[in-house]
Amino acid sequence: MRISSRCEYGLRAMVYLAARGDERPVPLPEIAAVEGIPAPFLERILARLREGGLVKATRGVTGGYQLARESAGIAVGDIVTALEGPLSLVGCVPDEDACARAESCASRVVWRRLDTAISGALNGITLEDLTREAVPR
Amino acid sequence: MRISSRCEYGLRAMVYLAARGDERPVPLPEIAAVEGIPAPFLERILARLREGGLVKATRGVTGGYQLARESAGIAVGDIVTALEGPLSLVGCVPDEDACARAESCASRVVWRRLDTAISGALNGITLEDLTREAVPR
DNA sequence: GATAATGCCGACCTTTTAGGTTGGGATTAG
DNA sequence: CTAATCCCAACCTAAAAGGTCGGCATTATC
Repeated sequence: MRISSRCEYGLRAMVYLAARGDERPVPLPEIAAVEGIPAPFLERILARLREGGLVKATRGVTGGYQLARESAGIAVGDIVTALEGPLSLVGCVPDEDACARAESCASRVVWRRLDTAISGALNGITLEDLTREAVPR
Repeated sequence: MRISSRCEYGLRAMVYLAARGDERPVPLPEIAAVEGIPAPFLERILARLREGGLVKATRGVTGGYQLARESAGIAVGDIVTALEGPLSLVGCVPDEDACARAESCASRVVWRRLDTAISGALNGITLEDLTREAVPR
């Protein structure tokens, strides 16, 4: 149970965009260079984030990426979900019928609780929160 | 970010052992049959749990597995840890120096918070809790 | 002491996922 | 027209997930 690099990179990129402000689009190569992320890989990550409606891109020579809405309206959970799909840990948590031997399944209690804990942690932080905390030390 | 079958099976097996009581060792084939887990796979899972000190095995014809200690003393977190290794989500959370660009890293705040949430959820439930909740419906 | 049920262990296998790379095309400001 | 950008499909490699197989060690029972 580990966070994928995709997620790590994706969050870093989003934080960078949030911190960078919304004046003009930020070109991908800049993000890649500053954050130390392989550019072609980042491209695919940003594609997912765009499909998820979290960033918007403008093409052309002064193009780049911007947050699709204000940073206070983007939770970390949104980012993870956009990158990894629905963040449920085990099939039977969302889908009641996934496991025939539900047998008042004790294990399920665990996964559901874990699910709640994770959602709570990720949906409770927005990009705005993160940029506020990021005071240089 | 998904729970591995190993973990799912492992927890189910442990719950089964806890529910089954400690009178005599429970043979692996029984667990496998009742829980619907491929026996050779379960064998390797139980090996890890034994190495982790969570179950003890007795060999020979009336042999089998038992919990190594009372069910109230085994948290779900112990099981997951025994099966998957330390449950930290991203390298830099336990290891401060893993990421040079710590730059008062905003992302890290997220992962650490997530880490805490997960640990809390998993270490806060013991096998005893689970067997108590498992009333047939 | 043979037998059969069990646990133990190392090697192997197949499929999926992670983590990328490559090459080319479409847009657009200067 | 050019150069910087985003867009996209295809491909690649290594590792992990999820098992399987075969054989050996132990031990209660007949």
